[in-house]
Amino acid sequence: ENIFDRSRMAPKTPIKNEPVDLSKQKGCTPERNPITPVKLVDRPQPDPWTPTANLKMLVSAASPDMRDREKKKELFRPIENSEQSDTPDSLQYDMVDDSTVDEFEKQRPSRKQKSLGLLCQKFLARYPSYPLSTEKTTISLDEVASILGVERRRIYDIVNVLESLHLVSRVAKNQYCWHGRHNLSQTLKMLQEAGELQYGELMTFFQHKEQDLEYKFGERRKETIPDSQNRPLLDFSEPDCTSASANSRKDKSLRIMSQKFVMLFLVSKTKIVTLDVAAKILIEETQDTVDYSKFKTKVRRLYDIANVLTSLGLIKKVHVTEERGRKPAFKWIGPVEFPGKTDNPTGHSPTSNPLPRMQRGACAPYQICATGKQRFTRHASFNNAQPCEGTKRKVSSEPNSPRQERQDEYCSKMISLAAVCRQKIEEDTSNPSIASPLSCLPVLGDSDFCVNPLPQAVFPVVQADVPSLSLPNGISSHALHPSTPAASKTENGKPTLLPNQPFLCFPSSSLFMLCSSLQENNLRETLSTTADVGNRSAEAQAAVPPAACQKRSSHKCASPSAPVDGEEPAAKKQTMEQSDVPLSLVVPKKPFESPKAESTPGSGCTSAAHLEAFHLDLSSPAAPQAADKESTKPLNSQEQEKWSQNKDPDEASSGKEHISKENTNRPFLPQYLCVQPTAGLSGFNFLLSANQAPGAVNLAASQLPSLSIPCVVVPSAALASFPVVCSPTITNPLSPVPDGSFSAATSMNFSMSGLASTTPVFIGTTAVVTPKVSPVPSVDPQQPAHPTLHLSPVLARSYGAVKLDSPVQCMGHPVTLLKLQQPSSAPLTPKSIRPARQEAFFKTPGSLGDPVAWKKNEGNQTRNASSVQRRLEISSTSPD
DNA sequence: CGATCCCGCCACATT
DNA sequence: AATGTGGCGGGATCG
Repeated sequence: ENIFDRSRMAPKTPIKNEPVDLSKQKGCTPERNPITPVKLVDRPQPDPWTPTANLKMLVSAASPDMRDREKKKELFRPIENSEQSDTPDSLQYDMVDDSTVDEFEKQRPSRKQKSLGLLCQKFLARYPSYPLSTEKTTISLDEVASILGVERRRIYDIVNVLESLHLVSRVAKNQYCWHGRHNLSQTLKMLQEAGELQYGELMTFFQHKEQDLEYKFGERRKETIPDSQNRPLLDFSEPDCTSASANSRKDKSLRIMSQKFVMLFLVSKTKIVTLDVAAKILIEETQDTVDYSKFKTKVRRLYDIANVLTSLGLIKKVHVTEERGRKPAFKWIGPVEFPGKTDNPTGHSPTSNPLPRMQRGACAPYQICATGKQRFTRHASFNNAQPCEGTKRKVSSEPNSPRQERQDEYCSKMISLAAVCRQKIEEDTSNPSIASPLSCLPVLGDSDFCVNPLPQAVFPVVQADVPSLSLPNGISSHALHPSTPAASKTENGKPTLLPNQPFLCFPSSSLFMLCSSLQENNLRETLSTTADVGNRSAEAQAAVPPAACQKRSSHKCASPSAPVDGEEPAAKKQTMEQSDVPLSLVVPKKPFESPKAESTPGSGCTSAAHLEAFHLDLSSPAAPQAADKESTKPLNSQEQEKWSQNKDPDEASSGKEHISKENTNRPFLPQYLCVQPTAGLSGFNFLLSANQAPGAVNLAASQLPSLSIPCVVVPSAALASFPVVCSPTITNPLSPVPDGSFSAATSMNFSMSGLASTTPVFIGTTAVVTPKVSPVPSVDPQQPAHPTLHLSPVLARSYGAVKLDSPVQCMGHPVTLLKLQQPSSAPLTPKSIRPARQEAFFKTPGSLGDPVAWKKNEGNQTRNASSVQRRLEISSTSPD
């Protein structure tokens, strides 16, 4: 366009410019050449020259901005010309006069011209990609700004991103040192490693946790801990090395964001990261309260970063068309493998700089750390903990204690996961419409569903408690290294992972989610809290909660004995019921709106957290429909089909059928619950954790009923795995089920594609399976109404293993689907629920509760432990 | 109308 | 206090 403009404008513009030049030449030329543009000086333009000039002057007088623009244009020209078509200039003489007018008009074209990406290109053009080691180029921000004709502020945007990749480093006040790309690969490598750790950790972390839990905290924790320590280093530690100063500074969230953003790509299998996901992930990390506005802001920043990265040729914009619709995304087109360089940190030649060398590699990336205040030492933190950005504004943020940090981190991780899940979900669910009904929430629009992991609950506790706990090394190591999210491979993780892996089934249609494990202790709390929530919701709508409870039926499919609902401990159930909320939450999309707030600190928080964790929003419109239809129905394959159909007109049906079949086939189910969405919710669904005793689990599931979603199941473990799941949604007709290939771990990226819309998929933490059959419908003969399957944990595990192997289909798996009955009558809840959820929705852990609360939780190691234990127990207990 | 993202206010950091 | 940095988000522009 620019070009066009030029061409078009060219006549004028050039003219104008030229004329200007003539008159003004002084100013212009100088600027271009050297550097300093002295705007001020130039402007003064004293002389009235030509008539035109006068006009200009007038104009300029009228709007200073105009002047600036003009200048800018001039400045740009050279560049632009060089870049693209230069030609235009030549034409020009046409109308000078008009030009003036035009100018005004012309000026505009600029939006693109002014784009950060273009600016960045110009910026980069000024420096050699691979400068001689010897030469050191310093960059004067002012100078560059003037040369490029932009405000300094813009230069900061560029430089900050470049700095995050170590292409430049700040040496002094307004001075940066250009390093070029020599170290880029190293940096990327580091980031990749760090990314794996961080994000991978999340994944792994969860797993570990679970596992650990299962296994026991103590042991592992120790091990893990160390890791964590190291990690921290990664995160920030370096900074010190490099430039303490830098670190000290504020947050530099932009840099951190940039690094994280890059990490996401590097960790991602697909190398494609959607903005919303990235934003979500980043948000969480950053902090707590996430609200819609924050989300938007994050996205904005990501665009800024993306523009720079695009200019660097590292990413390119693409659109991911998912079921839900297409989303803006970026694909990594930079190097993926980092050759040996890896090593070296040392190497960085060029710079004298400070780039940090990372100890591990990881660290390097983040130099920055903490927000101004304290940098935490990040011992523990997995992530970088990001400094909370908020510091400024939010301020008050206290220095976090290490723990908190951890927690936060965890939380953030969780969040991330959640985000991921959410995405998927969103994608899947795309239909928002429905969901909303209730909610007051503003509409998010599609994207908004969120799922939030409960980080808090889980994490905090764990963390706190566990500090020692941290993942066991061995395990962790496995997990970690694999980096990828664990999930995908069954093998590795298997042992660890497998055990509890959760699986998810996705019906083609829609959604699902989540998981968290409840922990006993936590549960209580949560329950109570949740209960509260539930109550609330219940109150609101009365119906829901109970309904949910009912739904849940989980029993083992396969296992004969499958414990049916009854099995569950009553108490839990009850609690569960009440609590159910926690597990599944559906959040309407727009939680944002809702004031985050609810969060009361303390218990509230926890509850909130839980909620968040789970929320899913499915607001997909379709879902609702489905729900309605189904609501009462038991899940039948048919019904499902309908859903699918409904949802997906196209594809769905077939898949569903399969499912049903499958279900029948399957022997038994693992613990997971599947909930189908029957009722009216918009479509969500959920799941629950299996962890609990089977019974418990079931309960949960039942509780969830509100969700309409087709189904999902997740064992608690699942949480860990987190992965998310995606539902294949509808929209894609595409992929038939894929092989299990997509790893959960990757969750982030993980594309739905793999999943066939129709086929349900199960995901284990480690492995994903797609069952051919649809579990849902048939599920249990036993309980049509509430089909639930239980698998003994053990079985499940085995399962997992198995599955892993044959990711493909569930076939063997016992998955069962339960239908929840939904009370047709009341739509559940989502609406009712919402309120609470909404709040929860974006909150991050921090926001959720007060830190204190968390800590408390932590304090209660019990929870964590408990959760773990539970799991263990469960497994042990499993009815088999 | 949603996706992009320019622009620059303004807070915080540094000098 | 002046100046450097950079978060942030309003609202314009693009597609």
